[in-house]
Amino acid sequence: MAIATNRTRAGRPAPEPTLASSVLDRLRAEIVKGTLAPGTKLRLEHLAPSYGVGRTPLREACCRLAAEGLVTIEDQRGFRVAPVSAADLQDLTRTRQQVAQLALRSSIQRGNSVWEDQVTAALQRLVARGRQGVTRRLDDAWEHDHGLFHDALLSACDSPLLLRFHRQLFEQSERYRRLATAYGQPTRDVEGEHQALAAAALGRDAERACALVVEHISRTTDRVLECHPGLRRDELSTK
Amino acid sequence: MAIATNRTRAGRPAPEPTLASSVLDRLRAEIVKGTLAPGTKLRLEHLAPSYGVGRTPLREACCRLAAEGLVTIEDQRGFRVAPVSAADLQDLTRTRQQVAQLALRSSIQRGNSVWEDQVTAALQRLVARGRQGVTRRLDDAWEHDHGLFHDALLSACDSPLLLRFHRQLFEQSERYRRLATAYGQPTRDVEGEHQALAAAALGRDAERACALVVEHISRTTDRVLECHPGLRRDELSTK
DNA sequence: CGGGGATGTTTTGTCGACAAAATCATTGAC
DNA sequence: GTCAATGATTTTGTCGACAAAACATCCCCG
Repeated sequence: MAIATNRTRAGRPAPEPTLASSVLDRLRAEIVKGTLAPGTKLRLEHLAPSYGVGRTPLREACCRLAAEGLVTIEDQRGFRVAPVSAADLQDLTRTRQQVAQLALRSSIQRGNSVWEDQVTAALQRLVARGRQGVTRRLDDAWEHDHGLFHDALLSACDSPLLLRFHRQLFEQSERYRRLATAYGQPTRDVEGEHQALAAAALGRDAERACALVVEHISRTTDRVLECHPGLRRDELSTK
Repeated sequence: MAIATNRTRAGRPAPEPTLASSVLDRLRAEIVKGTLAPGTKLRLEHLAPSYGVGRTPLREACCRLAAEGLVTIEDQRGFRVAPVSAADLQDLTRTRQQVAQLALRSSIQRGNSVWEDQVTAALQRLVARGRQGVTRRLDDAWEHDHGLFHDALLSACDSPLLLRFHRQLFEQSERYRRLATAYGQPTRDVEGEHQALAAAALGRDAERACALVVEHISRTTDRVLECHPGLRRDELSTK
């Protein structure tokens, strides 16, 4: 039941990852995490040494990230971290709400007992992580478990395409989320929202579950806009 | 109102495309068109000469196509054209139906008179193209206009993300569509379907328009499965 | 006759180097 | 003082070459 990141043909000895693939993951993580700020120019010659690789694998990683939407390409002018803007955040929010609903409905309808266990387990981990202090330095781990929880919720959905889209949207959203948590108060009652969401899903109440995710996503976005009123003027996207 | 393929910053002199970008378009076209059959191994050393470029731009193009879903990567084992399968076609069909509905609703709601003109113009071109013989060799042009028509229908949707997803799904579907048209009878009454669809959209009857696209997409899929019963056994995906 | 391993060939991934393009700084003219 | 043109510098895109990995072949042994 490995994560479907690497499509390995069954029976193959699982080829070791190429340099480009590993740097791809690292790059994506740094962009999502915010270490590489939105709009930053990705000068390969400068990045290559810091990653300990040549420019070729980096270039490959950037290309893939461009198709994922986390990086923009401008011919003859290289790559840069995709900018953020209020319009983009709004689009992201609505699209994610819609895609998440579709996937969630499917997952709730098809989920079996294994799925239920995965959901409850993921929820357990998440609240456990929440308890042990919301120190800033733990955000990475929390965000990780947060992603796993949402993945678990949708894991019974049988549409790889929907799941792929959802993952992309989730990652792009995480970029904005980080902008809020970097500032903000400990948080609102995310715990409660997650628990209610899981309960509705496990209770096979698709309508309620959908309503809850939609609101969950909306609240997160509101929180982001609250912490960054400047986003309304696209000030972060310029430089 | 140019196609949003190249995100050019306003005021820039529009940089000339890089080799990788142009080969990307050619490659995508050939994959969609079927010239490069599903599952084909993409041996860069062999392809590079035929495209008149080195392996580097080709590799870049393959990476981007991989993130788009038209190509698969296996570390240390190179690229190959994404395989086709009944499961994939089914997923594609359902997901496209859902995404198309969302985008169409938005477009119908927001469309102004410019949008109406675009839709009717695209429809005109499409039927005109249909009249001048359905010779096999004209499929390229027809498919092109077909795509433009569907784009026009959705062009008033204000969600770039939804549109991007839709375009990806549409392109992937086109691959299957070609499998059918390569064989099949001239076709069913696609003309009529398109006209009814446009009429419903222009009449702002979102419900009816959605129902029509859903059926339109379903019919196309049925036709494909009809021409290729082998798809049910995934025989095309192997080699 | 079939399976396992050694060997040679093809293909892939990566690097360093080069040319063209963009960027930046300076200068000079209006 | 603003702007355009010029030149120096950085950065990008592309190529060819090299090492490692995968793949195919053949041979040997059971």
